[in-house]
Amino acid sequence: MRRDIFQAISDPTRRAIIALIAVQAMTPNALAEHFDSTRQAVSKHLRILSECDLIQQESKGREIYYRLELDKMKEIDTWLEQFRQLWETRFNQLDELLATMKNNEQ
Amino acid sequence: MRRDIFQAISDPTRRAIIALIAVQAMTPNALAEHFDSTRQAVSKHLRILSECDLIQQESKGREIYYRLELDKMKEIDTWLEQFRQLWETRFNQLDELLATMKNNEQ
DNA sequence: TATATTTGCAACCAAATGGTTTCTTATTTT
DNA sequence: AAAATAAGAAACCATTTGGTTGCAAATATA
Repeated sequence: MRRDIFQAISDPTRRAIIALIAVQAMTPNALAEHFDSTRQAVSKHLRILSECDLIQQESKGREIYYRLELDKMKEIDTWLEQFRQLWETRFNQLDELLATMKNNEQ
Repeated sequence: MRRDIFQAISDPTRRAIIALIAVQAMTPNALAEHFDSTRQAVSKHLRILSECDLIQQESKGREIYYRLELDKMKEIDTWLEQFRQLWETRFNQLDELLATMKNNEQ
């Protein structure tokens, strides 16, 4: 069973869960209120997010609060880095082109 | 059938394809040489990437060159933005804490 | 022109996915 | 102590996924 951060964020419900608990830690029940599906479905999503360390849980009595592991989110950013370099290069090339055109005007 | 950029990058083979054609446009055959699976499997991945506009194709005789649509990649960056703000806020809070500690030393 | 190459498409298949319902355990509340 | 609440686990199910093989169409080469 593949279990990585990219597979984790591929599901829209999981992305919504991530966005919700990014603001503040929440319990499965509280999360489930935001969706049409059952609490169990949300719990399954939480398990998947846990399995790739995107979230951490903290028990408080019979409740379990889930919070986002921001450092793990950075891994997506790290992967994007290689492409960010490319699109910034393109920007630079555009800058150079514009500079050349301006020079030629003179 | 869900077809969005997050689902597209959830597959490791597709991420590898993206990384390859980010450097230079490639044909399905050339791409398939980099993987264990068949050319048809790679073609299916290309179709999925096409369907969410992550790649563009350019015909050259009987060959078809696929190239990455960098602008579309930025959409992932845009989604990450909300969390980047959070982890930068945490950094700022750490900065403030360190500043306060230094002040108290005096 | 006949043959080889490049590609997409359709049919098929096993495994994974996302959901459900049911059940058990642990903790509160009455 | 009894009832209610929160949550995880298991069994089940329809759909999606990622792969395969076989085939047809278009283009290049002999």
